[in-house]
Amino acid sequence: MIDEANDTIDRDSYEPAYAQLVRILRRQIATGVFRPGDRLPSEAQLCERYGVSPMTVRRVINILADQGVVVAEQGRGTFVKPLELGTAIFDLDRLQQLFRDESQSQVKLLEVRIVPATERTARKLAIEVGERTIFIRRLIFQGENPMLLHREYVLYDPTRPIIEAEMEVTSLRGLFMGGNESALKWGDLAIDATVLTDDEATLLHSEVGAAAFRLEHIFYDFDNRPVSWGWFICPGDRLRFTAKVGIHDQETNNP
Amino acid sequence: MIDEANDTIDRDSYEPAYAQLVRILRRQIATGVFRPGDRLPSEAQLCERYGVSPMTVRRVINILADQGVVVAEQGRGTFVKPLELGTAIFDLDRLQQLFRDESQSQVKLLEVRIVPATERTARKLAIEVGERTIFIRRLIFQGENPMLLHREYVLYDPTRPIIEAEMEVTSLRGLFMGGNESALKWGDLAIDATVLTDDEATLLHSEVGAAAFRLEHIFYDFDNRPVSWGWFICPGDRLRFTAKVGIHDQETNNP
DNA sequence: AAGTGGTCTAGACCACTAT
DNA sequence: TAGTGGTCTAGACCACTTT
Repeated sequence: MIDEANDTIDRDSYEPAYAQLVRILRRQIATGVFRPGDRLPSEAQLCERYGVSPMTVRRVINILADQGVVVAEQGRGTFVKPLELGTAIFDLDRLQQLFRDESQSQVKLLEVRIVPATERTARKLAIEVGERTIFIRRLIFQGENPMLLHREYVLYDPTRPIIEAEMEVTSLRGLFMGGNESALKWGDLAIDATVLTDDEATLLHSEVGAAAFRLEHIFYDFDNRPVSWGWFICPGDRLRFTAKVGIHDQETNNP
Repeated sequence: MIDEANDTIDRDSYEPAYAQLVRILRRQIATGVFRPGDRLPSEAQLCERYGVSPMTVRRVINILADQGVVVAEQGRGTFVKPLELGTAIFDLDRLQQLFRDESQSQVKLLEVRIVPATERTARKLAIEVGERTIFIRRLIFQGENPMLLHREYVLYDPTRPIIEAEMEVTSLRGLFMGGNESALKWGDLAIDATVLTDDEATLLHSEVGAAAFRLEHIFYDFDNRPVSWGWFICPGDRLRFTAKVGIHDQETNNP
């Protein structure tokens, strides 16, 4: 099982020593040399075995711990973690693709109004009931086909006359792609399952009662104030969220 | 804006220097001292400014880069990244809760059969059409209420007579919680939106046509062979996937 | 007391980018 | 050429756990 070529660090390689050791240990775990619950060799032993300094071994252990492959316990040792499904990193690529380049996608503005906040809107945007918000309804196309229906309530701030820009396509793109001028800092996302209503089905060229995703979002500014609450509706047959859990042999560490 | 207490490293604190510096820089980015696209001070400058060694600064930068807050470019500098939605870490807590302790949840076995693989099953499990698989149908309760309907095709391996154990409740729990004896290494997940069929609605005490999640899974063993393909059906009003994107002030780095 | 992980230093050398 | 990030060393000291 132990292969010299796959079990030593090649100092002439372009691959850094720490990355090689990460790969070696991950492989040993993946192939069952170390099973979940097993204790890894101590850091001192790894130093000697692979001929690297303590700092390098520590870095390797930290990377493996960050990846959720092992867990280090002070004074006891480093142990292989079992597969857990507590969290999963989901890919939003297909969603992001819609906003990547203008040629692939188009945004059609359906409605823009200034409306007083209802109780629900006020709660989501942390404002008073009756305060002014900008309600926007958009339809996002991929090529010829409508993909997403977007409803959004944006904080109406008379001191910042950004209303015009906010309604533009570029605003939505900036939301998803980021940008140097973006004032958005972070956001909450939630995925619900729902079915299309009458008007949603008409706009999206689908059928009433068809399965759909509801992707709710709240975005916050640098002062932690919510600036935008809304949700996307997407027919279930046009979108899918995928994730990988556990240990894969792929993926590097520091992109 | 610059506050001495929040801008220096306290060597007497229990919080390690690197963690303090991560917090300081994140705060400066979050409050807009450094905006997306801005270049951070060079590592040498940070060393002098905060009185730490190069290795410590490098560690801090690596952590921020791993968190997606900055991106380091060799020879150019370290730059603040804009908010992106490329990936989002979704919480599967509520799903995992179902399998955490026996008192909260129960599993009722509805059906167990040995069936030859159809074309679709064969493709998913990387076997030949007609090979034997174990088809399992389960209903998972939270307290008194049915929460999930599970359909699963498990590889039938006559050399490993694990069939009995595979059907047990503990098998499902081991799947989600991991365990020292688990042979599972990793898995693919996918979330679809769907609507309940007739029998699904009956079993789940819901209504036909109600919105629902379909959580498909494939689990693999240490030899990268798929051992289980199946999916959970959950009414949309009983489950929700949430995530945070961008920079939050919370969360530590090395749990 | 011995062994473990956790943090940190004060440099070194290299590769890359800008000027 | 100067400045940047990227890697790595060979230790040090500390906190914690086990024996």
